[in-house]
Amino acid sequence: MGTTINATAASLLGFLHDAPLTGYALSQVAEEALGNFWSITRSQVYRELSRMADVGLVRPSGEPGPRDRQPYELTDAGRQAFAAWAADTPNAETIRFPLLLVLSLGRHVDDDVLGDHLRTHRAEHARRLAEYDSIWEQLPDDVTAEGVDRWRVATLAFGRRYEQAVLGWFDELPDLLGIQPTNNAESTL
Amino acid sequence: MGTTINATAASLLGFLHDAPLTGYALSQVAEEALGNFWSITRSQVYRELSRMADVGLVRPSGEPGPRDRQPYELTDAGRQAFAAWAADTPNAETIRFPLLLVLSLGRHVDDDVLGDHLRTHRAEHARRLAEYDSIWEQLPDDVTAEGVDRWRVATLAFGRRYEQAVLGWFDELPDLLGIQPTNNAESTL
DNA sequence: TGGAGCATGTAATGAGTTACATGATTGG
DNA sequence: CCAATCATGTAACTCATTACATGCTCCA
Repeated sequence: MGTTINATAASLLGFLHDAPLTGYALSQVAEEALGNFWSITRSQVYRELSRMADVGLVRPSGEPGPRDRQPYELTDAGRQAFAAWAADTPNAETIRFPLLLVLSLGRHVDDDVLGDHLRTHRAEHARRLAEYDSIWEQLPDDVTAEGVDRWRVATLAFGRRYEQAVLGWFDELPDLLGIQPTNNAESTL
Repeated sequence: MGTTINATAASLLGFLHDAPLTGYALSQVAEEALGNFWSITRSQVYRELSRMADVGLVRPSGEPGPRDRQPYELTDAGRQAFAAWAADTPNAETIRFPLLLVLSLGRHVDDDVLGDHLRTHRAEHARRLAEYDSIWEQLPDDVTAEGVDRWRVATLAFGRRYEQAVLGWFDELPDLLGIQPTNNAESTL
């Protein structure tokens, strides 16, 4: 019976397929690979790493560096555990959207307060979309070409769709709520 | 200094604005009001409820029923704590999307396995969108009319935008990944 | 050469999920 | 009236976040 692991641990195993990495490095890779749609903190990384070392899914690789800096590498069991995890159909996503929560309780909240929140959040989402777009534009025209990481492109595409949807929603809100347009639509660009 | 509360507790206070409710009832209201974008389990409800009772944000109201069934009502401090929470600008949403995680590690995952996952998830999202749409269509034409809960409309609108975006993404994936279209697009309807 | 700021890890706390226990209800 | 099912609550566990501690590095 192979060891069962959670998604967080699995992601680490995934990253270790390419090269041995230390905990700190792993947390950076994770951040940059998935940032907004699967965040992992350093604490989690170290916890999962040491658990996995205990059950033999990873093992120390090479010299410890300064501090307790220690690269880990995949074991065969680790590779197997990763494959098993990947084969399992992934759970549905969970979304926790505090703004939506406040909004749904809107009848007990001051209108101005809500308006503020909406403006702030809209701006933030516009920022993110702009960020994704600028990465997108630096991709080669043929996105299926050699040397392009298709998987990164796919997740980036999700990010753009998501942010576009959210912005569209912000902009239809005034109509739905029957209130003044509070969105600073010009800040989209 | 008013007591600081978290979003989960705050949502309960929100629901209690309308009427006293028991823990079980609260968990049902929460589920139906926000389901997919802010889920709360019964365990959380009871925990927050008893914490809040301890610090005087809610208090037992009326007779305990069979079992330990006990309705709670808002206190003034509770009302205040809610308002304070609502006034604070809400945190950014967090999204944990296991499918996206697998996909981003796609280069270490079998193509067929990925294809399966994509198909399964696409179907589920199509189902959800259909569900939202059918609720949407039962709304009166003038959504700002009396008797319509604007706040519910607003969150529902978000749900639709979100699911539309996700489906759009699924359908562009084959192009991006340069693989066979695995999406059963006809199951959209 | 020392101290400001970054790198790296750990510990404490809080939030969320799963599994369980037992009381109520109701159709056969 | 009993067995199946639903209602209601609790406890144990896992996961995630925040706050903290201390080691390194580098340039003024």
